[in-house]
Amino acid sequence: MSTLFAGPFGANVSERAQLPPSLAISTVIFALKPSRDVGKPTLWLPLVRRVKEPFKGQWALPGGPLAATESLEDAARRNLRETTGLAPEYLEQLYAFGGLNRAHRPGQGSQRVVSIVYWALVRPTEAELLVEGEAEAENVAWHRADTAGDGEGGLAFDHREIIDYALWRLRSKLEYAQIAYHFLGETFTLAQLREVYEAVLGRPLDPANFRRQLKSVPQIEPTDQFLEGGKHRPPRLYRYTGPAQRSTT
Amino acid sequence: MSTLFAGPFGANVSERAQLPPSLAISTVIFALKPSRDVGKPTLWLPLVRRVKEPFKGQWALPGGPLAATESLEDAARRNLRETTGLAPEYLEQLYAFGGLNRAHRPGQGSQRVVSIVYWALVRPTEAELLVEGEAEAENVAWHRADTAGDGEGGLAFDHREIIDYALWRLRSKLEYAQIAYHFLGETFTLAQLREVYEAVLGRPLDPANFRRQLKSVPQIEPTDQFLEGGKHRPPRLYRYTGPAQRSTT
DNA sequence: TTCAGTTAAAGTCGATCTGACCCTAAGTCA
DNA sequence: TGACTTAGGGTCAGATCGACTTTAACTGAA
Repeated sequence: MSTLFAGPFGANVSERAQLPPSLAISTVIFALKPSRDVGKPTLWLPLVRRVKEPFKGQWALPGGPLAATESLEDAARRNLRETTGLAPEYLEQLYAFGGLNRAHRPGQGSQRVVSIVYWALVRPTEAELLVEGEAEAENVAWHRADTAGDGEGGLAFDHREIIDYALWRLRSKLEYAQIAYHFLGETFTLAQLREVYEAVLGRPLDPANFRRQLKSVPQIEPTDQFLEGGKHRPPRLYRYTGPAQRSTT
Repeated sequence: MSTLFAGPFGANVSERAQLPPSLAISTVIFALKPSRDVGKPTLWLPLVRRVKEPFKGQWALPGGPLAATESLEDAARRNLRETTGLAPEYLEQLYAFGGLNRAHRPGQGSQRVVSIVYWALVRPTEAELLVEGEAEAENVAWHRADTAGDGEGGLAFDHREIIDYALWRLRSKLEYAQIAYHFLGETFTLAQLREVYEAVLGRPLDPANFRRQLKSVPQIEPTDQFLEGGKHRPPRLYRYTGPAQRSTT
C-alpha cells in the first residue's frame, strides 16, 4: 500500500475529491444500416438516454459499472446485452479515458470516473432485435455514428469524442485487418462487402480493383451459390473462413 | 513502490470479492542500450523488485495507484519519474488489463486490481540517470526487454505478457508511425536510426534502401553537420522536425 | 605519401502493387 | 428482341520494394 493513497472509506463530502476513482465500462456498438435519405448503408450506433443528472435527458453510450466478479471484456459484453439485447460479433477494447473533468459539467463537483471503453461490430440482423424486444425502447435508439448529438445540444460527457476516436480506429483497422465481415451475414456478395468498406471509409472504391485485391485473400472463399432476385446478373456469394476474431490490436 | 497491491483495507476474505476493483497505473519503459555481448544496441527496460507479497523478491513493472487529482497520463508520468528519475520522450496508453486472476498466484485470494498500462520511449542519455540518482538503486535495474525474468522464476503478476504485448505494439507502430526518433538525441546519423529499427524489428535492413525510404520523408531534414571522430567517412547528421508526439494510436 | 579498408551515398534493375480504365458475360425489364 | 445494368475479367502506366552495384570520402597502417 502506498503513501499516495488517501484514506478512502467513510470520507465526507469535502473529501470526495480524495475518493479513489470509480471504474465504469462503456461500449461503442457499430452496425451498418441503410440510411433513409441515401440508398447506401451508413454506420449507426445505439445510444441510451440518461435519466439522471448529470446530463439528464441527453444521449450517452451504453455502459455501467464493473462488477467484482467479471473481467473487463465480460462486463462490456454484459452491458451490451442488457442495454441493447445484442451479442457482439466482434468486441475489442478501445481506450481507457480518465481525464479529471469528464464526469461532470465544468464547475460541478462529483466523483472521478475512469471509463474503459470497448467497441463492437454487430450484424444487421442482430441489430433489428433491439427496439422490438426491450420494454424501455423509448430510451434506447439508433443514431448515425458521424452526426449523433448534433442538433440536440451534444452527447453526454465526452462521448462525442469517444465515438470519433472509435470511428478513427474502425477506419484504420479496416485497412489492414479483416474485420469487415463482422458487419455481414455468413455469406455475402463482393458488392455488399465493398459497400461496407465504402460506408466505413467514406469514399467510393473501384469495383474491379476491389475484386482483384480480395481474390488474393485466401480466407475469402467463393461458394457455388448466387444471390437471386436482383434486377440484374446474379452475383456469386462468398464466405469468410478465417479466424472469428483476431487476437491482436 | 509496487504496481499492484494486495488485500488492502482490512476486509476479510469473504468480503474481498465484493470490493470494487482498485485501479493502478503501470509503465513499460523502453530504452535502447548497447548490449554487453554483441556490439549492437538492444531494447532494455527498468524493473522494480517487489518488497512485499505477493511475488515478493521478483521483478515487476514500475507502477502505483492512481491519485485522485491526476489524469491517467499524469499518473504514468509521475510514477515513471519517481521510480526511475526519467521524463519520457514519448508516452502512450497501452491497454487496460482487468482479468480476474492477475493480482495473485492461483489459489490465493486478494483484491481485484485493474491496471492501466502505459508505454514510454526514453533517450539513452536520460536512461543513464537512473541507477546513479536513486537511493534504492538496489531495487531498480535495467533488464533486456525480450528475456527479462527468464532464469529467475519469471516476472511478477502477468507482467511478462504485458511486456510482450508492448513489444508487439512498439514493433507494429514503428512500421507506420514516426516514433524511432524518440530513442535518439536531437541529431542522429542515418546509420544510428537504422540501428534503432534493426534492434526493434530484430532483423537487418539494407542500408541503401533504408536511406532511400527516409529521403522521401520530409520530416527528416539533413543538417550541415557531420559526425566526426569515426574511423571512416563522416556521416551527415539529420534532425527530425515533425510533431513531438502524434495524437493517434 | 600511398594504399587498403570501411562506410556514406547514390544509382540500377526486375518483381510486385496500385489506380484508372476498358471490355465482355449474363442476367432483367420494357 | 434490344436496351440497360451489374458481374467479372483484363490492360496499362506509374509507384514501390528488395537485392545489388558503383562511386565518393575518410581513416589508419605501411
